[in-house]
Amino acid sequence: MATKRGPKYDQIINAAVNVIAQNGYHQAQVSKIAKEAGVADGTIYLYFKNKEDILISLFEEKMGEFVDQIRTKLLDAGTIEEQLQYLVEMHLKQLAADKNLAVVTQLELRQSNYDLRQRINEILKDYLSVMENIITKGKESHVFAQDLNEKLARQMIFGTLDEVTTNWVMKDCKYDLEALSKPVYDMLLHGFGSRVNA
Amino acid sequence: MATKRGPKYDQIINAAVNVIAQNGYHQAQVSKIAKEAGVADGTIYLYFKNKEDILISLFEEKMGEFVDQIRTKLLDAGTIEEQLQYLVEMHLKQLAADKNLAVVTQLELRQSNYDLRQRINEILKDYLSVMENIITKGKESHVFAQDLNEKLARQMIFGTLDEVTTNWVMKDCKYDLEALSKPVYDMLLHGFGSRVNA
Amino acid sequence: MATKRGPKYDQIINAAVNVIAQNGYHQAQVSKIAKEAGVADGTIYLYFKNKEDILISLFEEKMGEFVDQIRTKLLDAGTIEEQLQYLVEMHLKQLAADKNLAVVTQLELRQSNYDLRQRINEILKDYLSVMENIITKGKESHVFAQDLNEKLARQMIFGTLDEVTTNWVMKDCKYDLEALSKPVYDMLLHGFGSRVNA
Amino acid sequence: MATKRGPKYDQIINAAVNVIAQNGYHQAQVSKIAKEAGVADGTIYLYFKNKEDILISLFEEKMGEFVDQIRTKLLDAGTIEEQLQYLVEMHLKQLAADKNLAVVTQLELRQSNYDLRQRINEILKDYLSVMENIITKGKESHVFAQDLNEKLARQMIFGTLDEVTTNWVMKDCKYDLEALSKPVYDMLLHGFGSRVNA
DNA sequence: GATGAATGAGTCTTCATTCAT
DNA sequence: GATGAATGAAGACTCATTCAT
Repeated sequence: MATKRGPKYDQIINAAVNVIAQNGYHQAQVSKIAKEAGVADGTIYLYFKNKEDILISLFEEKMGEFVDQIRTKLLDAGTIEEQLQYLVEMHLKQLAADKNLAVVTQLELRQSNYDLRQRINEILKDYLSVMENIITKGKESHVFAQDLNEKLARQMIFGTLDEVTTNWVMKDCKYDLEALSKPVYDMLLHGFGSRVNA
Repeated sequence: MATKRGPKYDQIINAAVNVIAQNGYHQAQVSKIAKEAGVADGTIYLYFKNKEDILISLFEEKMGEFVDQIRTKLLDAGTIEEQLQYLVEMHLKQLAADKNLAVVTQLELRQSNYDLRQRINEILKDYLSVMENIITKGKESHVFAQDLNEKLARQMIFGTLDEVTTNWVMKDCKYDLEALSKPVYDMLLHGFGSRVNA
Repeated sequence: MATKRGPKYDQIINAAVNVIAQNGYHQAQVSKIAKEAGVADGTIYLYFKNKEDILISLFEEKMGEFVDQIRTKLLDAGTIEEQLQYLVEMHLKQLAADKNLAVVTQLELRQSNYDLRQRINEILKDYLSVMENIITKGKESHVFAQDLNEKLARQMIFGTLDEVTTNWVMKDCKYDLEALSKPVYDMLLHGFGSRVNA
Repeated sequence: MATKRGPKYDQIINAAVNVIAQNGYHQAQVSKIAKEAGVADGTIYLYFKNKEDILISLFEEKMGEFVDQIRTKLLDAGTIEEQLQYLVEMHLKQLAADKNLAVVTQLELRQSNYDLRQRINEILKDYLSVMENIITKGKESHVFAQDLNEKLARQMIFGTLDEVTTNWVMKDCKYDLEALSKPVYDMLLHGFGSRVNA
């Protein structure tokens, strides 16, 4: 049975990220991950229940760090506007910082089957609640529109950040992703409308 | 060789949509599609080069109709605001109208391999250019902000619509997707900001 | 049922030789032969029972002409030595004259299955009997050794001519095959032994 | 990757010989070979790259033993005549000793495609060089005719032995192949000519 | 006689997982 | 705990042949 945690647990997770980023999801065989991690094929199964468990754990681990970083940064934020700005910034900054991970989460892991993606969505919920929290507080403090649909607003934030990052990855990460934080933040806050009187 | 078009061409495409929607991408064997279409396995290969070609053609056909519908509707639109509104409306309306197709485009087809998704992105470009056209004209007519980044704005529109639709599909299409057109349009035009003075 | 003979019978046979020579045995589909012959796939089956029947008929036709040519030439031969010499000459001469046919009989047709090759051997018997006739008469006239094993001698003639021709075909017919008639004839008549006192 | 050699490597090779001999080349499925060898289908691929690799390796292994046996025997040969005699003897003796192998090499393997046969010809070269060596030395020692064409002579030896063996296999190995060594040797050395004064 | 669209049986190979050592 | 050899299920595609027109 999968005895999570151990010296080799992280080795295997990181090996999985590299193998998937370099070979693609469908060419990321367990034996390849084992080799990259420097362990035997069978050893994988001492730490993970099955292949899917590697991928879920990978997402869990990396997403955990991802959200923790953002939460920490948000503690410094005074206003709602700053919170939204920091969230956008941190989202793009962190993915820009680890391109292999970005390739895996934006492209490769989406080739997983329906079940795995359901599990990934479960893990994402923690992150989505951070977004919803900002939205709720934004409405309470009258910074955001009173008729703002919270769920839709959350989908707009996530959908936009996701699409922006995916486009960057598909352009081989050639331009500065982090630099897009400001305009993205502006669009989320003010939309496309003319800001003549803003 | 694939002799596209014929009475059975559409049968096969539609069979593929149903089989994928009901069984999932990885359980959509060619033999299952053939059976659903009421033809022999070999007949598939008189109309399509290989399995991937069925999926690409499926996307091409359906996306073609999709964009045509939107283009037609936009002809009636006077103002830029109406154009944006109609685009959002038609996008959600059309996917709401064919739930099997929505499942296939929002969930199943994304499990395809890198190459197939590249091909799909090529086909999407036509749709994305419709969006960019609205944004450009919106800036020219000073309805949209002059400093609006056109590429990012397009990514925001598409990312938001995509995320909204995907969430709807993952909730088993239980609620009224089309009804979200107005709030989504509002958010795209005005953002989250309070509209006290709007 | 196969209504042998007709204006298109020969067209199809010759198309088969060309298609097999240019594409190889395993790439010589019925539809390709039909196209080369300028007829519809189904038309093939008005003249031949099945694909195997095309190949057998091909061999039958071409082998018939082949043996007739040799028989005619042998009528001019006075001595046994001349008969053996003419047989070797004509064998190599005729295959050298039609390289496509040589490729088909020496290389491609040998990839056929056991049954087809049994049928081909039946057809070959007529040719082999020509050889055996020379050997028998050679022994009767004391030109050949009295203890010569007739069957083995026939196998030596055929095996040698076949190997010589196959080697020539595998070297892309680059050298003059017919020029080898004399040394081959000499070896068959006198063997490898020194001819100091011959 | 094919990790050649191991306890099961030979099992699989020998199973392939039996399966091909008993079922014919085109009915020798990998699963049938695996079953005969007493291993799982997948195990085949731990030892061989693909099906073709089994057949090439089979030929390589068996041909290697074949040539080694002949080379060893030739070491005992004093004269050129003895060398030629031993080569003929060993060739026929070894094929007579393993009828299944004879069926495979004389009949079934020839149904392989062009590429495989090219590979087989490469392996054969080693054997052909043994023959050429005898011929060259035979000319140097004036045992063979000075005007003997070495390449043609080699083709005569191989063509004759091959045809003799194939005829024997096609007659279901019903007679004594080895007993033909002497007359075949005689024909190669002296040809068909009358030996009145020999 | 001629057509050619339709049929459908048949097989090699991969790779996640196990378990004896 | 660690190993890695062995397992075996599963699916896309080809092409000889038919038969309605």
